[in-house]
Amino acid sequence: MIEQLRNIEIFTSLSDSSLHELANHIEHVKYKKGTIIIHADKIEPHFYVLEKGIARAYCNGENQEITFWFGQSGNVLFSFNSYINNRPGYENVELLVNSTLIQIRLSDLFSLYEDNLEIANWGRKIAEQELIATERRLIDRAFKGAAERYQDFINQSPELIKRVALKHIASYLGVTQVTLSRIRAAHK
Amino acid sequence: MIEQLRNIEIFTSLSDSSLHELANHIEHVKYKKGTIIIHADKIEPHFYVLEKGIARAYCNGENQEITFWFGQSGNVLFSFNSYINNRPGYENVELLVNSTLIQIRLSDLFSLYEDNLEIANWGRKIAEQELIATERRLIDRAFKGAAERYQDFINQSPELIKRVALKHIASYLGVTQVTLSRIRAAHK
DNA sequence: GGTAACATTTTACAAATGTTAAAAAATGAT
DNA sequence: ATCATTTTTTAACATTTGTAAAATGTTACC
Repeated sequence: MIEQLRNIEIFTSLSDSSLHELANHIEHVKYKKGTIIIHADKIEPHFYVLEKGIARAYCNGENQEITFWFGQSGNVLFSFNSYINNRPGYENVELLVNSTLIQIRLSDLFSLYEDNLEIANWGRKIAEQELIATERRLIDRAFKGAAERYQDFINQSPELIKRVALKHIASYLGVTQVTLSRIRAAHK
Repeated sequence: MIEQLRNIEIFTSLSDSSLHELANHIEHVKYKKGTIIIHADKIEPHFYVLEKGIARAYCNGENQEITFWFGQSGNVLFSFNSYINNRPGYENVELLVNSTLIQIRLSDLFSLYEDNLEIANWGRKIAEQELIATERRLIDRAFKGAAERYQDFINQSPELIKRVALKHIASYLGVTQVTLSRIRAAHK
Protein backbone atom coordinates (compact mmCIF):
# COMPACT_ATOMS: atom_id res chain seq x y z
CA MET A 1 0.00 0.00 0.00
CA ILE A 2 2.68 2.46 1.06
CA GLU A 3 4.90 1.39 -1.81
CA GLN A 4 2.13 2.13 -4.24
CA LEU A 5 1.73 5.65 -2.86
CA ARG A 6 5.48 6.25 -2.98
CA ASN A 7 5.26 6.08 -6.76
CA ILE A 8 3.07 9.16 -6.82
CA GLU A 9 5.10 12.33 -6.76
CA ILE A 10 2.78 14.26 -4.48
CA PHE A 11 3.50 11.79 -1.67
CA THR A 12 7.27 11.59 -2.04
CA SER A 13 7.97 14.39 0.43
CA LEU A 14 6.18 12.62 3.30
CA SER A 15 7.96 10.48 5.89
CA ASP A 16 7.00 6.82 6.24
CA SER A 17 5.09 7.46 9.41
CA SER A 18 3.01 10.30 7.97
CA LEU A 19 2.37 8.37 4.82
CA HIS A 20 1.16 5.50 6.97
CA GLU A 21 -1.24 7.76 8.79
CA LEU A 22 -2.53 9.10 5.51
CA ALA A 23 -2.79 5.62 4.04
CA ASN A 24 -5.18 4.60 6.82
CA HIS A 25 -7.76 6.94 5.36
CA ILE A 26 -7.25 6.28 1.69
CA GLU A 27 -9.41 4.38 -0.73
CA HIS A 28 -8.74 3.60 -4.33
CA VAL A 29 -11.64 4.20 -6.68
CA LYS A 30 -12.14 3.61 -10.38
CA TYR A 31 -14.50 5.50 -12.66
CA LYS A 32 -15.27 5.34 -16.35
CA LYS A 33 -14.67 8.03 -18.92
CA GLY A 34 -17.41 10.61 -18.79
CA THR A 35 -18.12 10.29 -15.07
CA ILE A 36 -18.78 13.58 -13.33
CA ILE A 37 -17.08 13.01 -10.00
CA ILE A 38 -17.63 16.53 -8.64
CA HIS A 39 -20.88 18.38 -9.11
CA ALA A 40 -21.35 22.13 -8.98
CA ASP A 41 -23.57 23.43 -6.18
CA LYS A 42 -22.86 20.44 -3.97
CA ILE A 43 -20.38 20.01 -1.18
CA GLU A 44 -17.90 17.41 -2.33
CA PRO A 45 -16.76 15.49 0.76
CA HIS A 46 -13.60 14.03 -0.74
CA PHE A 47 -10.15 15.07 -1.72
CA TYR A 48 -8.73 13.09 -4.64
CA VAL A 49 -5.40 12.35 -6.20
CA LEU A 50 -5.68 11.36 -9.84
CA GLU A 51 -3.57 8.23 -9.85
CA LYS A 52 -4.10 7.52 -13.51
CA GLY A 53 -6.31 9.44 -15.89
CA ILE A 54 -7.30 12.83 -17.21
CA ALA A 55 -9.90 15.20 -15.80
CA ARG A 56 -11.23 18.66 -16.44
CA ALA A 57 -13.00 21.16 -14.23
CA TYR A 58 -15.59 23.41 -15.79
CA CYS A 59 -18.30 25.88 -14.93
CA ASN A 60 -21.65 26.09 -16.64
CA GLY A 61 -22.61 29.47 -18.01
CA GLU A 62 -25.76 30.41 -19.85
CA ASN A 63 -24.75 29.38 -23.34
CA GLN A 64 -21.33 28.06 -22.69
CA GLU A 65 -19.28 25.70 -20.63
CA ILE A 66 -15.89 27.01 -19.55
CA THR A 67 -13.10 24.55 -18.79
CA PHE A 68 -10.61 26.20 -16.48
CA TRP A 69 -8.48 23.33 -15.23
CA PHE A 70 -7.05 20.05 -16.49
CA GLY A 71 -5.68 17.31 -14.30
CA GLN A 72 -3.35 14.49 -15.28
CA SER A 73 -1.90 11.49 -13.52
CA GLY A 74 -0.39 12.60 -10.25
CA ASN A 75 -2.39 15.81 -9.85
CA VAL A 76 -4.61 16.56 -6.89
CA LEU A 77 -8.28 17.10 -7.54
CA PHE A 78 -10.85 18.68 -5.27
CA SER A 79 -13.74 21.07 -5.18
CA PHE A 80 -12.04 24.32 -4.21
CA ASN A 81 -14.97 25.74 -2.34
CA SER A 82 -15.79 22.50 -0.54
CA TYR A 83 -12.20 21.98 0.52
CA ILE A 84 -11.41 25.55 1.43
CA ASN A 85 -14.70 26.98 2.69
CA ASN A 86 -16.87 23.96 3.34
CA ARG A 87 -19.40 25.37 0.90
CA PRO A 88 -20.91 24.02 -2.29
CA GLY A 89 -18.48 24.38 -5.17
CA TYR A 90 -18.93 26.19 -8.44
CA GLU A 91 -17.20 23.63 -10.61
CA ASN A 92 -17.96 20.28 -12.16
CA VAL A 93 -15.16 17.80 -12.64
CA GLU A 94 -15.43 15.26 -15.43
CA LEU A 95 -13.13 12.34 -16.08
CA LEU A 96 -12.11 12.42 -19.72
CA VAL A 97 -10.78 8.85 -19.76
CA ASN A 98 -11.22 5.79 -17.57
CA SER A 99 -9.40 6.75 -14.40
CA THR A 100 -8.25 5.50 -11.03
CA LEU A 101 -8.20 7.88 -8.10
CA ILE A 102 -7.10 7.96 -4.52
CA GLN A 103 -9.87 9.22 -2.30
CA ILE A 104 -9.66 10.75 1.17
CA ARG A 105 -12.60 12.08 3.13
CA LEU A 106 -12.17 15.78 3.77
CA SER A 107 -13.18 15.28 7.40
CA ASP A 108 -10.36 12.74 7.79
CA LEU A 109 -7.89 14.98 6.02
CA PHE A 110 -8.82 17.93 8.20
CA SER A 111 -8.29 15.80 11.30
CA LEU A 112 -4.86 14.90 10.04
CA TYR A 113 -4.10 18.57 9.47
CA GLU A 114 -4.93 19.24 13.12
CA ASP A 115 -2.83 16.33 14.37
CA ASN A 116 0.15 15.94 12.15
CA LEU A 117 2.53 18.82 11.51
CA GLU A 118 4.11 17.20 8.50
CA ILE A 119 0.78 16.60 6.83
CA ALA A 120 -0.36 20.13 7.62
CA ASN A 121 2.70 21.48 5.83
CA TRP A 122 2.12 19.03 3.00
CA GLY A 123 -1.36 20.48 2.61
CA ARG A 124 0.04 23.98 2.74
CA LYS A 125 2.44 23.22 -0.09
CA ILE A 126 -0.32 21.75 -2.21
CA ALA A 127 -2.32 24.96 -1.92
CA GLU A 128 0.78 27.05 -2.61
CA GLN A 129 1.66 25.15 -5.76
CA GLU A 130 -1.88 25.45 -7.08
CA LEU A 131 -1.81 29.14 -6.22
CA ILE A 132 1.34 29.96 -8.10
CA ALA A 133 0.20 27.96 -11.13
CA THR A 134 -3.15 29.74 -11.18
CA GLU A 135 -1.56 33.16 -10.87
CA ARG A 136 0.84 32.38 -13.68
CA ARG A 137 -2.11 31.62 -15.92
CA LEU A 138 -3.78 34.88 -15.01
CA ILE A 139 -0.60 36.80 -15.85
CA ASP A 140 -0.04 34.87 -19.08
CA ARG A 141 -3.47 35.93 -20.22
CA ALA A 142 -2.34 39.52 -19.98
CA PHE A 143 1.05 39.18 -21.64
CA LYS A 144 0.58 36.53 -24.24
CA GLY A 145 -1.72 36.32 -27.22
CA ALA A 146 -3.98 33.34 -27.76
CA ALA A 147 -1.60 31.83 -30.32
CA GLU A 148 1.30 31.88 -27.90
CA ARG A 149 -0.80 30.44 -25.10
CA TYR A 150 -1.74 27.61 -27.44
CA GLN A 151 1.92 26.95 -28.25
CA ASP A 152 2.77 26.96 -24.55
CA PHE A 153 -0.03 24.52 -23.90
CA ILE A 154 1.27 22.17 -26.58
CA ASN A 155 4.76 22.35 -25.11
CA GLN A 156 3.70 21.92 -21.51
CA SER A 157 0.92 19.39 -21.95
CA PRO A 158 1.58 17.32 -25.04
CA GLU A 159 -0.49 14.48 -23.58
CA LEU A 160 -3.56 16.65 -23.27
CA ILE A 161 -3.42 17.93 -26.84
CA LYS A 162 -3.63 14.36 -28.06
CA ARG A 163 -6.42 13.24 -25.80
CA VAL A 164 -8.68 16.19 -25.02
CA ALA A 165 -11.36 17.71 -27.26
CA LEU A 166 -10.29 21.01 -28.76
CA LYS A 167 -13.42 22.74 -27.56
CA HIS A 168 -12.27 22.15 -24.01
CA ILE A 169 -8.78 23.37 -24.75
CA ALA A 170 -10.19 26.46 -26.44
CA SER A 171 -12.12 27.53 -23.36
CA TYR A 172 -9.15 26.68 -21.14
CA LEU A 173 -7.04 29.04 -23.25
CA GLY A 174 -9.71 31.72 -23.01
CA VAL A 175 -10.88 31.78 -26.62
CA THR A 176 -13.74 30.32 -28.63
CA GLN A 177 -13.32 27.16 -30.60
CA VAL A 178 -13.51 29.18 -33.82
CA THR A 179 -10.55 31.29 -32.76
CA LEU A 180 -8.57 28.21 -31.80
CA SER A 181 -9.29 26.70 -35.21
CA ARG A 182 -8.00 29.86 -36.83
CA ILE A 183 -4.82 29.71 -34.75
CA ARG A 184 -4.28 26.10 -35.71
CA ALA A 185 -4.92 26.83 -39.39
CA ALA A 186 -2.39 29.68 -39.36
CA HIS A 187 0.32 27.35 -38.08
CA LYS A 188 0.26 25.04 -41.09
CA MET B 1 2.20 44.09 20.95
CA ILE B 2 -0.18 41.14 20.95
CA GLU B 3 -3.16 43.44 21.34
CA GLN B 4 -2.11 45.36 18.28
CA LEU B 5 -1.92 42.19 16.21
CA ARG B 6 -5.30 41.04 17.48
CA ASN B 7 -6.86 43.98 15.63
CA ILE B 8 -5.74 42.55 12.32
CA GLU B 9 -8.16 40.00 10.96
CA ILE B 10 -5.56 37.64 9.60
CA PHE B 11 -4.31 36.99 13.14
CA THR B 12 -7.65 36.52 14.86
CA SER B 13 -7.72 32.76 14.36
CA LEU B 14 -4.46 32.20 16.24
CA SER B 15 -4.26 31.29 19.91
CA ASP B 16 -2.45 33.58 22.31
CA SER B 17 0.52 31.28 22.53
CA SER B 18 0.97 30.99 18.77
CA LEU B 19 0.49 34.69 18.32
CA HIS B 20 3.19 35.23 20.91
CA GLU B 21 5.57 32.99 19.02
CA LEU B 22 4.82 34.84 15.82
CA ALA B 23 5.16 38.22 17.53
CA ASN B 24 8.73 37.38 18.54
CA HIS B 25 9.72 37.51 14.89
CA ILE B 26 7.72 40.51 13.80
CA GLU B 27 8.88 44.02 12.99
CA HIS B 28 6.80 47.01 12.10
CA VAL B 29 8.05 48.99 9.13
CA LYS B 30 6.89 52.19 7.49
CA TYR B 31 7.40 53.22 3.90
CA LYS B 32 6.37 56.19 1.83
CA LYS B 33 4.03 56.21 -1.09
CA GLY B 34 5.83 55.11 -4.22
CA THR B 35 8.24 52.75 -2.49
CA ILE B 36 8.87 49.53 -4.36
CA ILE B 37 9.08 47.04 -1.52
CA ILE B 38 9.39 43.94 -3.66
CA HIS B 39 11.53 43.83 -6.78
CA ALA B 40 11.11 41.45 -9.69
CA ASP B 41 14.02 39.07 -10.31
CA LYS B 42 15.13 39.21 -6.68
CA ILE B 43 14.43 36.86 -3.83
CA GLU B 44 12.36 38.81 -1.32
CA PRO B 45 13.28 37.49 2.14
CA HIS B 46 10.22 38.81 3.95
CA PHE B 47 6.58 38.06 4.31
CA TYR B 48 4.47 41.16 4.97
CA VAL B 49 1.06 42.01 6.32
CA LEU B 50 -0.17 45.36 5.12
CA GLU B 51 -1.26 46.90 8.40
CA LYS B 52 -2.36 50.15 6.86
CA GLY B 53 -2.02 51.16 3.25
CA ILE B 54 -2.58 50.19 -0.35
CA ALA B 55 -0.25 48.25 -2.61
CA ARG B 56 -0.21 46.80 -6.08
CA ALA B 57 1.76 43.99 -7.65
CA TYR B 58 2.72 44.30 -11.28
CA CYS B 59 4.86 42.73 -13.95
CA ASN B 60 6.86 44.61 -16.52
CA GLY B 61 6.24 43.66 -20.11
CA GLU B 62 7.84 45.13 -23.20
CA ASN B 63 5.60 48.14 -23.67
CA GLN B 64 3.31 47.74 -20.77
CA GLU B 65 3.08 47.25 -17.07
CA ILE B 66 0.38 44.84 -15.91
CA THR B 67 -1.08 45.21 -12.44
CA PHE B 68 -2.48 41.88 -11.35
CA TRP B 69 -3.04 42.31 -7.63
CA PHE B 70 -4.12 44.99 -5.17
CA GLY B 71 -3.63 44.83 -1.42
CA GLN B 72 -5.43 46.82 1.23
CA SER B 73 -5.15 47.12 4.98
CA GLY B 74 -5.17 43.65 6.48
CA ASN B 75 -4.01 41.78 3.39
CA VAL B 76 -0.91 39.63 3.26
CA LEU B 77 1.79 40.60 0.83
CA PHE B 78 4.70 38.51 -0.39
CA SER B 79 6.65 37.58 -3.47
CA PHE B 80 4.91 34.39 -4.57
CA ASN B 81 7.95 32.79 -6.08
CA SER B 82 10.23 33.74 -3.18
CA TYR B 83 7.80 32.45 -0.60
CA ILE B 84 6.74 29.31 -2.40
CA ASN B 85 9.78 28.24 -4.38
CA ASN B 86 12.64 30.21 -2.84
CA ARG B 87 13.33 31.67 -6.26
CA PRO B 88 13.43 35.23 -7.57
CA GLY B 89 9.95 36.55 -8.11
CA TYR B 90 8.37 37.89 -11.27
CA GLU B 91 6.47 40.74 -9.65
CA ASN B 92 7.17 44.18 -8.31
CA VAL B 93 5.11 45.48 -5.42
CA GLU B 94 4.63 49.21 -5.05
CA LEU B 95 3.04 51.04 -2.16
CA LEU B 96 0.44 53.43 -3.52
CA VAL B 97 0.12 55.43 -0.30
CA ASN B 98 2.24 55.89 2.81
CA SER B 99 1.94 52.52 4.52
CA THR B 100 2.83 50.57 7.63
CA LEU B 101 3.60 46.90 7.33
CA ILE B 102 4.30 43.98 9.57
CA GLN B 103 7.41 42.16 8.45
CA ILE B 104 8.50 38.60 9.13
CA ARG B 105 11.63 36.99 7.76
CA LEU B 106 10.71 34.04 5.55
CA SER B 107 13.38 31.94 7.24
CA ASP B 108 11.74 32.63 10.61
CA LEU B 109 8.28 31.93 9.25
CA PHE B 110 9.43 28.65 7.74
CA SER B 111 10.92 27.63 11.07
CA LEU B 112 7.59 28.34 12.74
CA TYR B 113 5.85 26.24 10.11
CA GLU B 114 8.12 23.34 11.03
CA ASP B 115 7.58 23.78 14.77
CA ASN B 116 4.07 24.99 15.35
CA LEU B 117 1.07 23.06 14.05
CA GLU B 118 -1.30 25.94 14.48
CA ILE B 119 0.90 28.33 12.53
CA ALA B 120 1.43 25.72 9.81
CA ASN B 121 -2.33 25.47 9.37
CA TRP B 122 -2.61 29.24 9.50
CA GLY B 123 -0.14 29.40 6.60
CA ARG B 124 -2.09 26.75 4.77
CA LYS B 125 -5.26 28.75 5.03
CA ILE B 126 -3.59 31.89 3.79
CA ALA B 127 -2.48 30.08 0.63
CA GLU B 128 -5.92 28.54 0.22
CA GLN B 129 -7.72 31.86 0.45
CA GLU B 130 -5.38 33.45 -2.07
CA LEU B 131 -5.88 30.44 -4.31
CA ILE B 132 -9.64 30.57 -4.37
CA ALA B 133 -9.63 34.34 -4.94
CA THR B 134 -7.21 33.99 -7.84
CA GLU B 135 -9.19 31.21 -9.45
CA ARG B 136 -12.39 33.22 -9.15
CA ARG B 137 -10.74 36.03 -11.07
CA LEU B 138 -9.64 33.66 -13.79
CA ILE B 139 -13.18 32.32 -14.12
CA ASP B 140 -14.73 35.78 -14.05
CA ARG B 141 -12.59 36.73 -16.99
CA ALA B 142 -14.28 34.00 -18.97
CA PHE B 143 -17.86 34.67 -17.96
CA LYS B 144 -18.05 38.40 -17.54
CA GLY B 145 -17.43 41.24 -19.93
CA ALA B 146 -15.10 44.06 -19.05
CA ALA B 147 -17.98 46.37 -18.08
CA GLU B 148 -19.32 43.87 -15.58
CA ARG B 149 -15.88 43.22 -14.13
CA TYR B 150 -15.53 46.96 -13.63
CA GLN B 151 -18.87 47.13 -11.82
CA ASP B 152 -17.86 44.20 -9.61
CA PHE B 153 -14.61 45.93 -8.82
CA ILE B 154 -16.42 49.10 -7.78
CA ASN B 155 -18.76 47.10 -5.56
CA GLN B 156 -16.06 44.96 -3.97
CA SER B 157 -13.32 47.55 -3.64
CA PRO B 158 -14.86 51.00 -3.32
CA GLU B 159 -11.76 52.23 -1.50
CA LEU B 160 -9.49 51.32 -4.36
CA ILE B 161 -11.57 53.09 -6.99
CA LYS B 162 -11.14 56.31 -5.08
CA ARG B 163 -7.45 56.04 -4.45
CA VAL B 164 -5.83 54.09 -7.27
CA ALA B 165 -4.93 55.39 -10.73
CA LEU B 166 -7.34 54.14 -13.39
CA LYS B 167 -4.51 52.89 -15.55
CA HIS B 168 -3.67 50.38 -12.85
CA ILE B 169 -7.27 49.33 -12.48
CA ALA B 170 -7.56 48.94 -16.25
CA SER B 171 -4.74 46.44 -16.42
CA TYR B 172 -6.03 44.66 -13.33
CA LEU B 173 -9.34 44.21 -15.12
CA GLY B 174 -7.58 42.96 -18.23
CA VAL B 175 -8.32 45.85 -20.59
CA THR B 176 -6.48 48.92 -21.86
CA GLN B 177 -6.99 52.26 -20.26
CA VAL B 178 -8.81 53.45 -23.39
CA THR B 179 -11.34 50.64 -23.05
CA LEU B 180 -11.86 51.40 -19.38
CA SER B 181 -12.50 55.05 -20.23
CA ARG B 182 -15.12 53.97 -22.75
CA ILE B 183 -16.79 51.77 -20.17
CA ARG B 184 -16.88 54.63 -17.69
CA ALA B 185 -18.23 57.04 -20.30
CA ALA B 186 -21.03 54.62 -21.20
CA HIS B 187 -22.17 54.52 -17.58
CA LYS B 188 -23.00 58.22 -17.39
C1' DG C 1 -20.50 -0.83 -43.89
C1' DG C 2 -23.94 2.52 -42.78
C1' DT C 3 -25.80 5.76 -39.87
C1' DA C 4 -26.34 8.85 -36.14
C1' DA C 5 -24.06 11.73 -32.95
C1' DC C 6 -20.53 14.59 -32.10
C1' DA C 7 -16.23 17.39 -33.17
C1' DT C 8 -13.76 20.49 -36.03
C1' DT C 9 -13.15 23.72 -39.65
C1' DT C 10 -14.60 27.28 -42.61
C1' DT C 11 -17.12 31.37 -44.05
C1' DA C 12 -19.27 35.84 -43.69
C1' DC C 13 -20.42 39.28 -40.90
C1' DA C 14 -20.81 41.83 -36.33
C1' DA C 15 -19.06 43.46 -32.07
C1' DA C 16 -15.51 44.41 -28.89
C1' DT C 17 -11.16 45.87 -27.97
C1' DG C 18 -6.55 47.59 -29.28
C1' DT C 19 -3.49 51.38 -31.25
C1' DT C 20 -2.04 55.85 -31.88
C1' DA C 21 -2.37 60.50 -31.27
C1' DA C 22 -4.18 64.58 -29.49
C1' DA C 23 -7.06 67.26 -26.37
C1' DA C 24 -8.83 67.97 -21.85
C1' DA C 25 -8.58 67.52 -17.03
C1' DA C 26 -6.38 66.74 -12.81
C1' DT C 27 -2.44 66.81 -9.85
C1' DG C 28 1.76 68.44 -7.66
C1' DA C 29 5.61 71.42 -6.81
C1' DT C 30 7.44 75.82 -6.39
C1' DA D 1 -1.70 80.98 -8.21
C1' DT D 2 1.01 79.22 -12.07
C1' DC D 3 3.51 76.04 -14.58
C1' DA D 4 4.95 71.46 -15.63
C1' DT D 5 3.81 66.86 -15.32
C1' DT D 6 0.85 63.20 -15.24
C1' DT D 7 -3.58 61.17 -15.83
C1' DT D 8 -7.79 60.60 -18.20
C1' DT D 9 -10.71 61.12 -22.02
C1' DT D 10 -11.86 61.32 -26.77
C1' DA D 11 -11.40 60.36 -31.68
C1' DA D 12 -10.37 57.71 -35.90
C1' DC D 13 -8.98 53.69 -37.57
C1' DA D 14 -7.05 48.81 -37.45
C1' DT D 15 -7.15 44.33 -35.60
C1' DT D 16 -8.74 40.66 -33.09
C1' DT D 17 -12.12 37.88 -31.58
C1' DG D 18 -16.97 36.53 -31.33
C1' DT D 19 -21.42 34.70 -33.45
C1' DA D 20 -24.09 31.91 -36.30
C1' DA D 21 -24.55 28.67 -39.69
C1' DA D 22 -23.01 25.47 -43.02
C1' DA D 23 -19.55 22.08 -44.54
C1' DT D 24 -16.49 18.61 -43.47
C1' DG D 25 -14.37 15.14 -40.56
C1' DT D 26 -14.42 11.65 -36.91
C1' DT D 27 -16.17 8.14 -33.75
C1' DA D 28 -19.00 4.76 -31.91
C1' DC D 29 -22.35 1.51 -32.40
C1' DC D 30 -25.92 -1.37 -34.55
